[in-house]
Amino acid sequence: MTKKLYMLEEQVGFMMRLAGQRHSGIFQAHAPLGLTPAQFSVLIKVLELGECSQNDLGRKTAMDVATIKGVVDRLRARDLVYVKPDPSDKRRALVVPTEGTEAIEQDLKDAGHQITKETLEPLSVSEREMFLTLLAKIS
Amino acid sequence: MTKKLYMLEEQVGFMMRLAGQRHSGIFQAHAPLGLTPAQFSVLIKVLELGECSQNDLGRKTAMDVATIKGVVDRLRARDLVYVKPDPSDKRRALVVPTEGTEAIEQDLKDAGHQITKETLEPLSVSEREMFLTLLAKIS
DNA sequence: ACTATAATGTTTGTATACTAACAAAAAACG
DNA sequence: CGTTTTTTGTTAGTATACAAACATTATAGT
Repeated sequence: MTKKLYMLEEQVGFMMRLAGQRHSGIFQAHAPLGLTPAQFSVLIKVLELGECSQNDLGRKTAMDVATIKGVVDRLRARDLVYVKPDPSDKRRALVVPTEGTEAIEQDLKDAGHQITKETLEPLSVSEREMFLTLLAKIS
Repeated sequence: MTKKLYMLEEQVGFMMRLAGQRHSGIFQAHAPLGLTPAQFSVLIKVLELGECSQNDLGRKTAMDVATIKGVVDRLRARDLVYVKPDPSDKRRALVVPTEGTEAIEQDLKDAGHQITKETLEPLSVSEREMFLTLLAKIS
């Protein structure tokens, strides 16, 4: 039996990192206000949900508690969200989108669609569907 | 015409991040010495190439110059690689695997195969092939 | 040979991403 | 009612990841 080789370039993890790098470049080229993917996700979510707690936002965007804190802090520093106390829970602070954020909601979503479209550009329509299906399975 | 919705959970970037998180968990469960994916990649590459410059290593593992520097520094601190001057180029320092690293080469590769296998476990054999093919296309 | 350009490695700064440990408050439960 | 467990949000520490600016050294082109 021949010895099994290990080709770094053929491993899923490595390839996913490469695809992520390409996507990241596309993202940067289209994201309004120079938003990062994490910041973008949080804004989209808070626009969708309205007021919600920081940790809740973290769960919905698949971010760690420590990670979401930094993201929300930076969004607050840029006046894209603000925070107000939750009357029914003294621990919580509700995260709310600002008017400025609500004003660019459509821009954000348009950019998001464009980013996804460009990322999947190398694939045919049926390949895109297949790719997303398989990607969902390994998530 | 109906308004086009934006579903964060259906965007490629978001889904790739989720898949990356799952893969990361699998990686941590199997990587020898608690190596990170970046450190693992660099060790595999330097074992494959033998002596090579830091920047070269970065290109081969798809890492930024600033990123590869940190990774190599940490590998040096852990005695997994060492560095020696390049006689033909005073700018360069050649990165070389230590004996300890050479001793665990097969362990590293076995772990790598296991990590890839487990990550792709939810897919059938033909789906795995298809997924990797599509992933390569969007890299 | 000289000069413009490129490559190597470093440093600084910002932004994820996650672990671990912690305090305060709420919820669950006997 | 009181205790145990959870939940929420912080803080500290480590490790990518990349942009930008820099000094040193090579290389290319004239």
